[in-house]
Amino acid sequence: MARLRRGTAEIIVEAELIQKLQRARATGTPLKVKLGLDPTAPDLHLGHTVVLQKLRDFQDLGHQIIIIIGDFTGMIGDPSGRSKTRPALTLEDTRKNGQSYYEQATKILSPEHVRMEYNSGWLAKMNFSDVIVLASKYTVARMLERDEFTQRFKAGEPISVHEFLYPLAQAMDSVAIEADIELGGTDQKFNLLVGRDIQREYGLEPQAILTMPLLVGTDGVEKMSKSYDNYIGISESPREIYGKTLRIPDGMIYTYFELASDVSNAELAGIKLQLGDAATNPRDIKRKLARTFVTMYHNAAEAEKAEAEFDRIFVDKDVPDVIEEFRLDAGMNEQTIVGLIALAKLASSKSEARRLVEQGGVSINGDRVTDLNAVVPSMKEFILKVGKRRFLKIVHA
RNA sequence: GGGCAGGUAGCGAAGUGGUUAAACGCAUCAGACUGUAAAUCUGACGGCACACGCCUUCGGAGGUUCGAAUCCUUCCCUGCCCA
Repeated sequence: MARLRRGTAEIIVEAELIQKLQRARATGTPLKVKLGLDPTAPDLHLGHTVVLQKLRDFQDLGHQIIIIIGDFTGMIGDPSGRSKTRPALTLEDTRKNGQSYYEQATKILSPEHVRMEYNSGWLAKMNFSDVIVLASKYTVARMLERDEFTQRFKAGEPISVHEFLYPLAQAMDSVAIEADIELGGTDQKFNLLVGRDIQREYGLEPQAILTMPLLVGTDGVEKMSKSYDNYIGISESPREIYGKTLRIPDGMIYTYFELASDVSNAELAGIKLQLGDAATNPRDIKRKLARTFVTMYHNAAEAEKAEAEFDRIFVDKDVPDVIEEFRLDAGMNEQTIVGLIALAKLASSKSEARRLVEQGGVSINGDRVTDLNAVVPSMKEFILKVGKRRFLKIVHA
């Protein structure tokens, strides 16, 4: 139980959870632990791993993990929040993303005792009367209790009727699989609670709920999310994971260790002490964090390599070990450096490339390019550096 | 169905006929500093052009005008109030 409790934001209702666990042990029946995922973004990042690692805890205790891919809801396109209507996904997209999720999730979960379900399996079968019956089981007042709705309502922002259907659809997932426990981020609390109520309405024992804190992104402000571009993806290269980790604000080092790393409780306590000790440079602990992440999603050797490479590029101001090549074929006779930067997609436009040169952000083989009209050197190959960390080896064909 | 208020660049938000590619803030990018941290400072921040400049943009489509984000018509969208 101590293990399950670690890192959680809230357990609803703890007594019920304990009861379920005891019953499972007594009867030898594993509990069904549910996690719902949105099928839109197929790249898992550290934020997702917070909850996945908690699932892993349940898995290690012998329980059944059920991952629900929200393909049905995804196909409709959820305009929730203030974001624009998401593009409706095709069936193939959702399957592909689901499969991709599975592959990534099993970097944390062991593949046994993981079941994946697509919620179109039951939601697509509901007809309009089913929906009415479902909708009749919840009131508008209770819907408006949801913080996000309340805020938007007060702020005079639009709330579409079908947004009320989302929590209900998600609740139906819990009904369909007869979930014993559902995990989610704290932002999911409302939806998870609706799941309990609806399960009860359909004659089931309400699921227990575990919410996990939302991991703040690398900007230190917003929650980690692809749309804020403040994420560290678990499928990213060692170099990216290492570099991004080292760029997080110092104040978040501990939280990242606590929520996203696999260090033991004892280690965690040690880290806390070190961070509070003025004699310790937070950088060193952050380096450890970065190595930990690379090791988790790649391996220890890669972590060492990433660190060495990082030092070479940013501490010694040298060039990376491996640089992507860009072949300059005869067909594309770009004469100016500015043109080349745009052509090689190191900048989104020539204007931007020009700006970068003007601002001293471009160098060739380590020499800063200051002339807007500089031409591409004739040497067989050279290293083009744009900005802080965009390198490209230019090779003449 | 009626009345009112709105829709401006990634976001927020000014601008109500002419130095307005569009103030300001945030975000972003580059440079300095550093631990590629934070904070701070400097600069940039639609596209094309070495540059004079040209082109595209202020919900969509038309129109008035020498000239429109700014005026008119119409359509779409959003919020509030009344029914």
